[in-house]
Amino acid sequence: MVTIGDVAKAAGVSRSTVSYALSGKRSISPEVRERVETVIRSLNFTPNAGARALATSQTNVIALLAQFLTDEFAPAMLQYILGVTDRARELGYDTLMVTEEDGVKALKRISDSRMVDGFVLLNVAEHDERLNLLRTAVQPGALIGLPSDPHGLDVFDLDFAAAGRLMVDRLYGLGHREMVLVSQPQHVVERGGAYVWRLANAAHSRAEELGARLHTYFGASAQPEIGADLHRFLDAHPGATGLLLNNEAAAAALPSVLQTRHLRAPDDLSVIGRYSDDFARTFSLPYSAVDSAAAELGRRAVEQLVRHIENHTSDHVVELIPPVITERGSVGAPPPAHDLR
Amino acid sequence: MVTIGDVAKAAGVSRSTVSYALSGKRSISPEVRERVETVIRSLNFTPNAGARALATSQTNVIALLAQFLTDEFAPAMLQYILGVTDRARELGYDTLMVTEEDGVKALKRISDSRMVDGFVLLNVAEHDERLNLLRTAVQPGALIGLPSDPHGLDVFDLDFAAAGRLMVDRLYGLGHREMVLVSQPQHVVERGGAYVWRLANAAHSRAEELGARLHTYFGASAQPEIGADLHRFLDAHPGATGLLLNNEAAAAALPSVLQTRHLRAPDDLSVIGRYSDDFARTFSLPYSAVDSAAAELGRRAVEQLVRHIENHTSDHVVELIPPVITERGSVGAPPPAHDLR
DNA sequence: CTGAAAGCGCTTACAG
DNA sequence: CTGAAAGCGCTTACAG
Repeated sequence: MVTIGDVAKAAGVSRSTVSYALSGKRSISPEVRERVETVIRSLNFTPNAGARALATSQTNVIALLAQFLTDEFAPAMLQYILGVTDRARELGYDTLMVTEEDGVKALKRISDSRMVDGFVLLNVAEHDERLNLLRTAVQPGALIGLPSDPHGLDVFDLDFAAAGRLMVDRLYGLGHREMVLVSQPQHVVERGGAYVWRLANAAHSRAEELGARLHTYFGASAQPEIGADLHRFLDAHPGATGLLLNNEAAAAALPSVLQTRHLRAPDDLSVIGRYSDDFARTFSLPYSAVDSAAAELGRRAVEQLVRHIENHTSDHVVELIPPVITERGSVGAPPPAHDLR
Repeated sequence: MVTIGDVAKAAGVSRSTVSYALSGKRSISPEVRERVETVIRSLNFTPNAGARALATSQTNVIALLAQFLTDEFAPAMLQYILGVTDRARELGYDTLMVTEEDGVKALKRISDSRMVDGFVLLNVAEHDERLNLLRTAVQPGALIGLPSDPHGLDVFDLDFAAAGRLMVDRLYGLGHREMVLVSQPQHVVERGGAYVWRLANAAHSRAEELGARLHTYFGASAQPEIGADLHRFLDAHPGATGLLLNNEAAAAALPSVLQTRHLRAPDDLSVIGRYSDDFARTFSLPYSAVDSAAAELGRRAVEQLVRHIENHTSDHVVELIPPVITERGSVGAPPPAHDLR
């Protein structure tokens, strides 16, 4: 391989000069710089990453810890991942993708061996075992997902509570007084998926404040079970004119459920979901929805992480992205029979 | 940080002894080994990855180059990725996930800087620009996807030609004599997605051999366009009793298309697709299909790559996985009106 | 503006 | 069975 020594020899300068020409950390005479750069190009020299990491204690790599839980909707993960890898690259970092089952073990191994400059954690649970380890690690960490105790870490998440309120407000404002909310399955909550109840609780409180009725349910996270669930929930509340979905599988199953029931949105039922625009596009889902902002969350997490790595800050942030509804025309006034009574 | 020197000092031995205790590359007296291991544990020593890479020219990292093309069905990618990352970890390797637009540039940067020991390429096109570079790289490379010239590289792919024949054979054997094949969009082919015509051509030849009629079409790769496409294709061939799908979006759209047309599979129309079991599960697709074997291909690519990295072989392989149909009960005899004539 | 040298934390021939 | 030392390819104070 061609080393910095080869470049130095060919350019007739010292290795330090080549190094400084590369980094720009001290001034170099134009002629020498020109000569060095020419040689670098002609020899196709690229610094050895391991050597550089050893000398600088910087790897220019971040780790992305993602867990693929069988009951989570996997395709939704891809947007977060792409948000992270793409933004990291723009900022000069490569991404080590870690999908090990045992996140604690993986974190320890990678942190201790100094393979990366920082961590982005996906799928953060309310009481996440990885967090204590991450707090003691020498590398900074950014989370996508709000844990109960975020101290010492940077946290990015959708403001699920605000999302719940927004969904209720949107339908209430159009005249809906009875609604059904379908959440992720209960075991997602039990595993620490706090976003489920953050949205549900806030939606419930807001409905109460407004004097509207909101029936909340856990639905399955896969087809065809979720289809049967949806039928059951709708059967149970014939007076409900609004449907709120915090469950990707439910959104994907809804078109055929509505078709079977001969219902159209928004004429017969107003529907509002919570999923990514990309998900909507892939499955051509016709429902207005609070955007998950997956790629955006991935990007912000990386940006903050890099800020820490490069010492532009030592403060920690908890950023909850305000919910935004992407309108797709599935919400409207309730049908006349159910009009404001 | 705790270094090998700290361990050596605490154990009262030389650094080389600690190193050898770690690697097992030379025999150590039981007492010394015991002592060293105790210290390693108590000091929580993990070797510095950069230093080790510099000394050994081995990083224990592989790169996974994935391109997320907007017209490709992104969720299908995840299975390949997980197959790669999980198997790599089992074999002692971490995975650098590279999603850069410019695959050639990324490959060059990562190869030249010696960040990884090998490459796995996803989305390999027929005439893939990355391949020449990969052939000259010092690190070995394994491809998922068959290019026109695989020399000097390891290739893993589904045997799409055999898949095409198998799909036709399966329906022909049940009595179908007129079928429709819906492929990915034409621009996927133009970009070098050879699997599209490999399946289509083989299916076509086999149909011809058998004296059956096969109408082949390119369909959109997104909803709702693909739904309209499907209606169009079915309208054009009222006598067709079998439908072959080499297009994930088409499979996802088909249930509602059939519902609209009041058709049931297999009673009115036999349907056979080509997609992953995971995809089928996620969307509860009720159609028998040739499994994409995504995770399996990812695993095999990694295994062969590691074999090269660790010098267990210098031979190159082209492995085309034989197609296997996962039966889901969507194929049967043609309806009476269309029976063997 | 530039060079010689030390040092990053490992591994591995070399020597005993 | 074990240790002292060289070397991997960089960066960066130190000196001029």
